Amino acid sequence: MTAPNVRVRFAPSPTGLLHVGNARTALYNWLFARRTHGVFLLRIEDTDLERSETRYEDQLIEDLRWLGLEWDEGPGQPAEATGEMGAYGPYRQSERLAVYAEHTARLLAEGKAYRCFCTQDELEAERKTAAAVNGPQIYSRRCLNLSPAEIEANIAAGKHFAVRLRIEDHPLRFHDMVRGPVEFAAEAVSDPILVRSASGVSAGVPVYNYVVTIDDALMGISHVIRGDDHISNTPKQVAIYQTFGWKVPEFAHLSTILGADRERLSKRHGATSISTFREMGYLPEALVNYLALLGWGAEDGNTETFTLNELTQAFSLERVTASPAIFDFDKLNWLNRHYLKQTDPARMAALAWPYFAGRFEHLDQATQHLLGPWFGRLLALFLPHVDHLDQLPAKAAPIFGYDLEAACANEENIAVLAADSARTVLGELGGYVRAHNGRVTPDVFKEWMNEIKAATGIKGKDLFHPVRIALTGAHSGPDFDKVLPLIEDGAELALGISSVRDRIEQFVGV
RNA sequence: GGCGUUAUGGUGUAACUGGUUAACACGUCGCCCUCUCAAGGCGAAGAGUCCGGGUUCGAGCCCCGGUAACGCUACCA
Repeated sequence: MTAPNVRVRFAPSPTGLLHVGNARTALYNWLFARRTHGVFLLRIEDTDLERSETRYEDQLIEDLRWLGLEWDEGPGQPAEATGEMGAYGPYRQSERLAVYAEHTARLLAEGKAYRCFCTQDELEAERKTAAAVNGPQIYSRRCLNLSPAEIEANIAAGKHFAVRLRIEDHPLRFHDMVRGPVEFAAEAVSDPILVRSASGVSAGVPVYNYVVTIDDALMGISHVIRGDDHISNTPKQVAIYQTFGWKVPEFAHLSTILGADRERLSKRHGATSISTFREMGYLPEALVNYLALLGWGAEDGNTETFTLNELTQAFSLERVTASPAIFDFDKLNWLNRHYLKQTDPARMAALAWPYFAGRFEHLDQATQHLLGPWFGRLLALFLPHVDHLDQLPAKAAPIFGYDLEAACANEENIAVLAADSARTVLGELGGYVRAHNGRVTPDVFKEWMNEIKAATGIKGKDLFHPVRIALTGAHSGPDFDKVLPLIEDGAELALGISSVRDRIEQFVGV
């Protein structure tokens, strides 16, 4: 597939953390660019000086890179770096104010835009009047035909003015790759404000709808792929393209991502920002895969797992759904487990280590290197039991030791231990342990269990559960064959892990 | 209120230009494996496609009319 002139952009405002909705927009832009051998650029929309923060920009950049979505043009990394990539910069809107001013002057000179001296109160009154008769809220154009003399007089009187675009009276149409042709009546648009009036904090700063359009046009954006909350803004932007005589690009408006209650996904639904998912121990490939599937399906209708590379082959904007999607943590977890299983041990160890560091009394004394293979085995054993990495320490905790009192106080454990058979089994096992020298290997252990079974006739759960509690403090967990050597080897690592022998003796002693 | 967008099992998606019993995945449930919990294997239930009309031999796909949800309706982005 070749479309030589494809240029797309991801244009977030650095006013908060990158959340899954925006990340998905970034992903689709990136995929479309890669698929068509086009250019993907990053532009920072920081015209809201009050809310924009550099730390958010840095975080944004870090998150994008973590996801693997590199951009071809845009700000350098991190934000402080002066070097930008690309010939269409600057890529931060706060650095493009002169460009906007120049365009505004042109519009004013050509009579395509006009100064509006109406105050906020006057406009508010107009809106109320319109609302009273259930009419559309359209600006009255009171300032459209002011004479040059009146304008001068107003300015001389120190009156502040905003700049409005004069909307021509014809329908505003655009094409949306996911929704098809869209049309708005001109009267639905009203004459939009382009530049804020000189009162207030954001004095004379051009508004969003105006600057995106200028930037998209000047940066040669061929396809505007963004959230569908912009769909009603699009006619205004189309009008701006037209008054400048610029080619209107293709649009693709992506549906909203909702929470389980069909409300817009927000913090109260759980994790929503990319950095939070990262901290929780989700793999970027899982997140990317999941996000891709949220609003898009492969052509074969079957494949669910895609690497970023496979996605660039399979992705197409035409197959993106227009309907809103509900974020399903279960499916994300399934994908994360899928990728966790595929991750090679070295990467796994590196990723998992931070979750253990400092979590256990003696673990930080040991280096990861010292633990090496042992740590790897620990991970291999518990990985199938977690959805994301931060659950690992809790799952693996029994290997490091357990709280004897808490274990004995646990209701399910009490039920198990109350049986006569449990006392018998543990008594027998205590005997074997005391008579044994050296480490307890799985073979030795298995022999003991067989002998106890033969001698007492106790088997199955009655046999194993009490032993499991004595060893790990819980009646369930991975196979003894795996757990025993981990404990025994761990006991030799000076981590403060007590051996199988110690555990049983201590437990039986109670 | 105005304008716009959307509508297939609990969830995400499929279903070629209208054509057999609406498919796949997650989740759920059951079975197998097993001392247990996961993992893995096998299987099942779950929608008749928002509602009501219409066109057609035939409609999830086309047309008309509703309803609901969401978005915009800002000198926020």
